Amino acid sequence: MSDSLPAGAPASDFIREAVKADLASGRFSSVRTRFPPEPNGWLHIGHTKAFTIDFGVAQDFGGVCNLRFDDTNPEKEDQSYVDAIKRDIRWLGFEWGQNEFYASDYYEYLYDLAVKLIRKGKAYVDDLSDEETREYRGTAVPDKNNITHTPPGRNSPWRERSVEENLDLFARMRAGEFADGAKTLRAKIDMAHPNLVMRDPVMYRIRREPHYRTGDAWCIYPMYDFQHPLSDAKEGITHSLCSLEYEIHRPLYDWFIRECDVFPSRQIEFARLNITHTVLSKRWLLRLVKDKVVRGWDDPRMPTLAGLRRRGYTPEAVRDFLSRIGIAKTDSMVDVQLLEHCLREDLNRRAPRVMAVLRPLPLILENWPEGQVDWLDAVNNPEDPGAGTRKIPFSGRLLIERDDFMETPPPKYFRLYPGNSVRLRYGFIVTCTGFDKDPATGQVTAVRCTYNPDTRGGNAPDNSKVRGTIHWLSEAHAVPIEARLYERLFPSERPMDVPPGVDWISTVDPKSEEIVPGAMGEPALAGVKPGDFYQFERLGYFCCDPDGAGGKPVFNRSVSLKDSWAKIEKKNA
RNA sequence: UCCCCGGUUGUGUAAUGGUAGCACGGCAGACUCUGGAUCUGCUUGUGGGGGUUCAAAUCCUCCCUGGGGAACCA
Repeated sequence: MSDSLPAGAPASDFIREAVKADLASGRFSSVRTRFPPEPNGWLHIGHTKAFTIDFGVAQDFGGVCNLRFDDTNPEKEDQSYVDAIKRDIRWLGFEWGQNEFYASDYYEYLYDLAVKLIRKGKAYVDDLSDEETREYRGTAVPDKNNITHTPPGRNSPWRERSVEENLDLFARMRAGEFADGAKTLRAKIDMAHPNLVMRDPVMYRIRREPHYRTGDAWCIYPMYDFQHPLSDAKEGITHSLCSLEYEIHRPLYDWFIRECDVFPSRQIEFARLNITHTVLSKRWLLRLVKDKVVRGWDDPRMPTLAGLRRRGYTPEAVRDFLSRIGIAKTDSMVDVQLLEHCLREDLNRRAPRVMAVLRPLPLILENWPEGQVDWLDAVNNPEDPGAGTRKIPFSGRLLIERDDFMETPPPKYFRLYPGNSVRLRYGFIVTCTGFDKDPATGQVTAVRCTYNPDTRGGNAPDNSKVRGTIHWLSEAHAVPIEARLYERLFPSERPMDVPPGVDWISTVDPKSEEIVPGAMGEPALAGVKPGDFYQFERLGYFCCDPDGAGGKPVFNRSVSLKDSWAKIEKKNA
């Protein structure tokens, strides 16, 4: 790779420091990393941090990153997850080429290494049940004063079986001679070890469960602690980057590599990503889906990549976010506003502008020539002159946002109210002369204005200061759309911290999705395709949802514009 | 309780014995045909005590505090 770090280049985080040092010391001569998802769920934004580090570190040092499916638990895994995971990684912009691997392809290799350990007297077949195993390990128990003690573990009565017997038993485990759970293969390390994961960890268990790739070929499956370091070694992974929770497993990782005498991969741990107002755990996300709190795994409010994509997040925005949050070992909670900022920044640069009215209120121009339509120029993107202009129709009967008119305005309100003038964006300056009201409901049904013919295009003649500019549509030309306004799923900054007795799912904001069926848009929106994104002027960024395909277009609000009026309103309240 | 790892401003992250910086958020202002964007300024920070040193966020030590581990899951 051409963009590898020059020898003297500064590393930008502690992992790259370590990699650089390993290269300098000769511990490794090149870099190979891996991203090892288990195909048992959809990728979420927390995973993007992990695989951006995995792929990014490899890339920075001219190395390679393998994609390896860590599929050693047949009960949970499925091909559909494999496909979804690959799709999502590619969406973010990473490619692994030929380097796609499966831990399930290593079963024979792993079996051989297990045999090797048995021969060395470093592994044995144990007959303890799972419950007994736990108890023998010395699990912590509170005493009568409620002080917890961690007793040393006790050796299993089967710990001293002969090598021959272990070899025979292990072969028969594989052959299917024993019931599920009847026996395990365990590493023989130290039942008194202060680190509980070192107390003779289980290497293999018996489970008659068809695997999505190996079918019924195996009834014994390797455990993570045994399988992972050896899979890394098989692929020549130099730096096995993972989250902090595996830190305590590192001595075991190193033990298996040493005892099996294989390639000395190095594990380095970093803090996983947490985001405010969000949950990032497969279990919690699954429940949101199962309880139908959301539309599915790809609901625009979900932090899954599929959800973010449907919401209108761009890969560029997500990658920018990732580059800003940094990498460290401190448990952190990143403000969701940083993510939103990154999206706004990207879309501000790229999204075509268009006018749409969420809650239309008719505006009648009393002095507009009957039946006349004027086609005006509108800028497609003020941030990008190359985006050009378009023609938009203007007429005597318009639609404006209901919020942009008030019968009796509060202080600092400078949109439309009787006697006040506003600019209709790219249109004319208009002055409110009155309004119609439904006597029965008291609701305003139309606003009446006169327009100033000298202000065509929105240009104010000298000295005529107009504070407000509002968006509008020509009623006869407007196309109906559906808008879906999204807010954070959880009002609480830390949804997982709920008081005892409270079910976290009850804290979901029922108004996190608001459907606005009667919205209207300018003619350009008639031909949109799912995935198209726009800025609706003054409202926010919207992305066309697949739901509207073929019929009335549906737009998801990806993120609103910063709204300083909302702030003023809040202050007044 | 034991074992492991952390604690830099509201949040995240730099500073690798030598000026505590950057970003987001928040606040104030400027500007503006999106109350957008942009720009400017401000924003109570090295958890605490001792020690080493000319000099400590950084090294040592004790304490405080947060997270993780104790699955035949990964």
